[in-house]
This record gives sequence, C-alpha cells and structure tokens, in this order.
Amino acid sequence: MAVLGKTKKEVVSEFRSGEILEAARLVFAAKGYGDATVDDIADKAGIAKGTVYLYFPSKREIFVELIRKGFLDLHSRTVKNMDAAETTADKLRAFISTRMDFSDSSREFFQLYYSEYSNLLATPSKLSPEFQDLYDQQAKLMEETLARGVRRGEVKKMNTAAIARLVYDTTRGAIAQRILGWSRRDAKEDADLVFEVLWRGIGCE
Amino acid sequence: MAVLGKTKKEVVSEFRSGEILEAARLVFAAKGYGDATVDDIADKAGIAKGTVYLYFPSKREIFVELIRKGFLDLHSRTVKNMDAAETTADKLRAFISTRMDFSDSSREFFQLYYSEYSNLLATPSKLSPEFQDLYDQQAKLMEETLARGVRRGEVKKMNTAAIARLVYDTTRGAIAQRILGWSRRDAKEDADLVFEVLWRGIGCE
Amino acid sequence: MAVLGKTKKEVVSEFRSGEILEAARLVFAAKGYGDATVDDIADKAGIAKGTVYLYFPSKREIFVELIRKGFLDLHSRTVKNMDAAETTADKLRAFISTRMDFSDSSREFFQLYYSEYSNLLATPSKLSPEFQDLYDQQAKLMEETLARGVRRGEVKKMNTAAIARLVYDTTRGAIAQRILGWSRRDAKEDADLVFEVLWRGIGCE
Amino acid sequence: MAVLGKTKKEVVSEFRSGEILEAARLVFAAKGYGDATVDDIADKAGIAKGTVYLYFPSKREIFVELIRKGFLDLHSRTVKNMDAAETTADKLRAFISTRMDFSDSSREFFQLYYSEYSNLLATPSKLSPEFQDLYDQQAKLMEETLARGVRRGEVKKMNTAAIARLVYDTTRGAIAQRILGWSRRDAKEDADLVFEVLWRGIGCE
DNA sequence: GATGAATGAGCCTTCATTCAT
DNA sequence: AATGAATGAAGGCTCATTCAT
Repeated sequence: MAVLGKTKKEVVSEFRSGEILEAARLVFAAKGYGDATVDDIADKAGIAKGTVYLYFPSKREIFVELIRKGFLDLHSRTVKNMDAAETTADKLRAFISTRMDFSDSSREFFQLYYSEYSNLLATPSKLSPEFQDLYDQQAKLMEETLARGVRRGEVKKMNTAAIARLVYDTTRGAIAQRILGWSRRDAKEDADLVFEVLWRGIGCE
Repeated sequence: MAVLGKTKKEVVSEFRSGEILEAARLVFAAKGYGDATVDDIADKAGIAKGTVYLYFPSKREIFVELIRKGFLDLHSRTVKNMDAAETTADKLRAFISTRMDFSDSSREFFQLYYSEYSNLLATPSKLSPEFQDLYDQQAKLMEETLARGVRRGEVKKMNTAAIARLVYDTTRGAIAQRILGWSRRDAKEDADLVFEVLWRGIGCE
Repeated sequence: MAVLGKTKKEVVSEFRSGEILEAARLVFAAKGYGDATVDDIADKAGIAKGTVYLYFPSKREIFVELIRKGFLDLHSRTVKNMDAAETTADKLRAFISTRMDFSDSSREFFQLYYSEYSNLLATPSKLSPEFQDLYDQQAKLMEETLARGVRRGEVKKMNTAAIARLVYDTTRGAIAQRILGWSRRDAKEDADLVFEVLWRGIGCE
Repeated sequence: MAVLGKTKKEVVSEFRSGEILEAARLVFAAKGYGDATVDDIADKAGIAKGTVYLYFPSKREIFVELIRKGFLDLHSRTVKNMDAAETTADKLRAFISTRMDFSDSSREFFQLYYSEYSNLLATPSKLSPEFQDLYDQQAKLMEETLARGVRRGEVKKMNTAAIARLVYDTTRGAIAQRILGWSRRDAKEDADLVFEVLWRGIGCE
C-alpha cells in the first residue's frame, strides 16, 4: 500500500471522482454545459446529488477538471509522439495525427474542449488562469518545433508564433469537421490532407 | 406603398426588430448567450421586456436571427469581393481579407457566430435546419471556387470539398486569435500570412 | 398626483411591499427567521414566490426592513410621548408605557426585534451597520433624558449611559414576560411596576 | 463499580458526551446555532460526524443539553452564594454578582442561553417542557428570597413574583451589555450599579 | 464503538415567458 | 402596440441524518 503511495481510501476516492467525471463527460457532451444539471450527472453516475459535492466543489469545477485531465492527456501523447519523430515534417505529422486519433477515441473531450475554447471568445474573463497556461503551453510546443525547423533549414523563415497558432487552428477545424460528421474520410486521410497543405505551406521544398 | 412592397406597419416593425437585434448583439457579445437576460436586451434597446416578445418568439430566436443576418451580410460581401477578383489566388485572398476585415468591424458578430458554431459540437441537435443550409451555402462557395481553380490549372488537383472546409477553418482560427487579442498584427498582415500558407499549400507553383 | 408626491405606480408598489412585509411579519413571528421560507411568505401574501423578489432583494432584507420599520415607528412614538411629558419621572413613565402598549399592539414586531437583538449576542458581526445606528439612537434618547434629569436635580448623579441601558433592559424584560404569557397583569400594571422600581432606584426622593 | 453508581462504559460515554458538548459550546457561540454544522462540532471535538450521533440524537438535542448543563451549574452556584449571604440585600448582591462573574468565565454559555431565551419569544412552542421547568425553578429562587425579605421587613411589600422576574431581566440585560462589548466597566462595577438601582427600588430604606 | 461516505429533502434565487391593463 | 408586474419551474448547493464497514 505504502509502496503505491496511496491508501485504500484515496483509491476509492479517486475511483469515485473518476466515475463522476466520466458521467459528467457524457452528460456535458450530450447536453452542453449550460443545459446539463448536476442531477443529470449524479443520475448518470448512479449516485445522489449530494455525493457529487463530496468530490467537487461546484458544477463548474467538474467541467474544469474534465478539460484539464483530457488536456494533459492529449498534451502528453502529443509530446511523446512528436519526440519520437525525427524531422520537423514528421513531427508536424505526428502532431496532427495524434490529435486526430485522440478525437476519435475521446470525442466527448473534444466537444467540450472546443466549445470551451470558443466560449472564450464571448467571455474571455471566464477563462480560469490555469486554462490560459494550458493553452500557452501547447502553443509553445509547436512554436519551438517550428523554430527548430527553421534553424535546421527544414522550415521557411517565418513568424513561428503566428504559424504555430495557425497549425493548431487548422487541425482543430479538421477535427471539428469530423465531430460534426461533415467528414466521411477516415482519420488517416484527414490527417494526411491537413499535413500536406500545411507542410507545403511552410516547409522547404 | 404596395410599390415598395412594405406597409408602414411593416417598416416600423422591422425598425423595432432591428433595434432589438442591435441591442441583443451587444449584450450577447458582452455576457455570452447564457448569462444575458431578456431584461438586459430590453434595457439596452430602451424598451420594455414584454415588447421584445412582440417581435421575437423567444430569446433563442433573437440569437438565431442575429446570426442569420450577420451571416448573410458576411456571405454577400464575400461573394461580391470574390466575384470582383479574377484569379483563384485573388479570390482566395479576397475571401480571407473580407472576413478578416469584417471581424474587425463586426467583432460582436464573430464572437457569437464562432461560439455558436462551436456549441454545435456539443449539441448538434440545437442547430436549426436553416443554419445547416447557411453553412452548406458557404462551403459551396469556396468549393466551387477551388474546383474552378483546378479546372483552370491554378490549383492542384485535390479533394476540393475537404480543402474548402480547411480554408474556412484556418481563416476562422486566425480571426479567433485576433478577437482573443492573441495577435497584435493588423488585419492585413494576418490575412497575408494565412493566404500565403494556404496558397503555397494548394496553389500550383 | 404630483401633489401627493407619488405616482400611481409607486403607490401600488408600496402597497405590495407592505403586503409582503405584513405576511413576512406573521410568518417570521410564527416560525422564526430560520424556519420561515420565502414560499411561506409568498403563500401568506397570496402571491408567487418570484414576486417577492420583485420587491425585496433577499429573504434577509425583508427581515431587516421589517425590523427597521417597526423600530422607527416605535422610536417616533416614544419620542413623541416623552416630549409631551414635563418631568423626568413622567418622561420615564412615558417611555415605559409607550413600549408596553406597543408590544401589545405589535406583538410580532417585538418577537422579531428581541430575537434579533439576542442573536447579536451569538454573532455580533451579522449586525448590519444600520441596526447599530438604530440601537445607538435609542440609547441616546434615554441617556439625554437622564442627563437632563440630573441637571434639573430630579435624578441622582450617576453613570447615565449605563443607567440608560439598564432602563431599556428592564423594560425589554417586562415586555418579554408579557409576550411569553408569563404575566397576566394588564399593560398598565406592568408599566407601573417597572416605573416604580426604576424611579425609586434612580430618582431623587 | 456499583459503588460508584456508574459502569466503566457509562464513564467513557459521559466523557465523550462532555467532549462533544464542549466542542459544541465553542462552535455554537462562534457561529450561532443556525450557522453551526454538525461537521463543525465533530471537527472541533476531533471525532467523526457519525460519532456525534452515537451520543446525541440530534443537533438540537446537543444544544438543549448544553443549555441545561450550564443552567444547572449557574443555578447551583447562585443558590450556594445566596445561601451564604445573610441579609436579603446581600442575597440580591450575591445573585447579581454570581451571574456577572459566571458570564465572564462562561461567556459562550450566556451567548447561547440568552439567544435561546429570546428565540422563545419567536417560537415558544419549541421550548422543551424541561426548559420551562428550569426557568420556573430560577424564578422561584428569587421569588422566595424576596418573599422572605418582605416578611423580615427588609423588602417593601410588593408583587414578589413580578419583581423576581424584573430582577432577572435587569441582570440579564447588564450581562448582555457586557457580552456585546457595550460596557467597559469591570464586572464588579456593573454588579454594583445593578444592585444599587434595584435595591433602592425594592429595599426598605 | 467509530467512522465518514452517502443520501436526498429542502432552500434561496433566477429568469424566460405570459397577460392584464 | 407597449408595458412591466407576475408567474413558477428549475437549478445549484447545503447539511442533518443514516448506515455499511
């Protein structure tokens, strides 16, 4: 027990938190944050409403935690796959396909993530500071990759910060298409398409 | 009267509707759809709450109408500017810069438009059928432009439907960056950047 | 209308506020602040719960307003009757009997007033500043009367501030006895009793 | 064991009860009955919430028991000190100063006791019958003292029952002033003041 | 006996919508 | 047509109490 660093209590607690998050993920994705009620989440999790509040201080916090977890997961996968790639082109390809694949397996996460992202547009102040950090962290990842590509002569000289965002946005858009069912291609095809356009746009030769 | 196709009553009615929409545009953009109240809108419009319901059947419908109007305005400007351009490259440039400029002058519209767009991700069912039409209409515009470019030999042979969406998404992303204040470049610079990457990605030579 | 200084709307609004306060007075007195619900008040007033919130911002504020109004009423009656008395003894008598009479006619007010007063003991911080002012205002009234009595030679030289409080407390206690039904004497008898003990205690001769 | 009249189990049980009561005393005094939670009490006592319910059937009953114990303690001290005094004047003085001293050393008890006393005003029905007995018991104590004083010729002929209550109320008021921090005198001074006014009011000569 | 996770009834407050004037 | 008072359903959150371990 001590070896694992967790007491039985903590394990149970994390299990419950996990169940609630899982229920919330489905409910939020199905109804949207505003239309989802804490009762919905409790019902889906098979527990009483009050129990939810033993594990989370507020409805909003459930949402935030959900995004945070998915975000970190996505981020670490992306980092891992990009690190495994050698050339900048392959790193870009890894970035795109990791996200595309993740969106297929974690569709609900992306629904929440993107809608939260866009809600920022309406009310930026709502963005918790931590979210801002997460976004920045992501942007840096691509920006540095591109900057290295420039130094290596693999990528055209350009405003890497702006292009990094552009890469994100284009990828995000393609994923959104898939989620909305507007693309009937498989993930690989979509990833290739995005990669090719972008790489031709920014790569040398 | 009949000549104009509108009775005096209709003119007055449209005037009021317009005032309410204008008020709603500001309120929704400032607070977000969920946090905005019908009272806020009525106050901003300088009328009584009940009056709002003489012109619109529900809060939701005000929002929808707002998006629709802005959407049609944006669409017609885009069409006009693209038609004025000769080459596909210039049409693409026109597409991007028209939107970028519009986002500067109608920032609130884009805030609503994009957040609504993203809410589709969470709850597609909410999308009124007409919205679907509007999106499709837009997509077609770019798709046909690209297809013609392909026929003319200006654009690489490719899945024009998918690329059309990609162009939209990339442009949307760049505009979102601007709205969020994450870009300090002026509209022209951002438009050029997006154009260059995309055109290098899809154009011939 | 202008002559009265009130529009019809204001009259109606005040009427409603009054109805709600009246209902709240009965409900609070019957159940205590904590056990009373806004629904109880709305029901008693014969209106919908939401309507209550058109006239008062919160349950707490209804309570505060209730106390404030009764307080001011009691205070003005007390001042009037004390002013009408010539000697300090008569002023003291007026003070006591005004309150005793008021407690008979506005029993619910005293129930609330005294229980609020005592809740101060448990949580002084809750006392809204305005309440503090009201209490001080009251204390000053008796203190000045006693001070004048001292100057006139009608009252023994003494700590008038402390005695003023003592007079209040003794009167309050007698009223509480009546409200609790522990006194079967009529108001006049109780008032005389309190007066005699106090006057013998503080008056000259 | 039988000699002591208590089994070991009972001793332990009483110890725990005492701990809970002590914790509750602090919590109730700090937050007021309504705002205090059973969790607060359990935390302060260093036990689990459920354990509280092994010793008390409800939150309310903890409160009642708390009042009862303090009450009996106060009562027995008062009786003892009054018995030690010879003259009625000294007995009255003993009554007042015993309470005044007790309020300094058991401030929390008085906060609860007085606020509960006043809550009776709002909801007399809540008063458990036993409380009624406690109050009566107290009243009798002073009443009999005064009656004896009358017989001895030390006290004026008067309605001893009513005066007994008056003495209680005046003392209570002075203590409340102290608890509220409205008196900066020391306990002795306050006790003297109350005694002098009352004794002049009821004593012979 | 002790625990504390779980419960769920209940409360205050908000606000889209209605309707009498 | 315009008003805005009134409505009441709904939701987030609290907390006294219970009960399986």
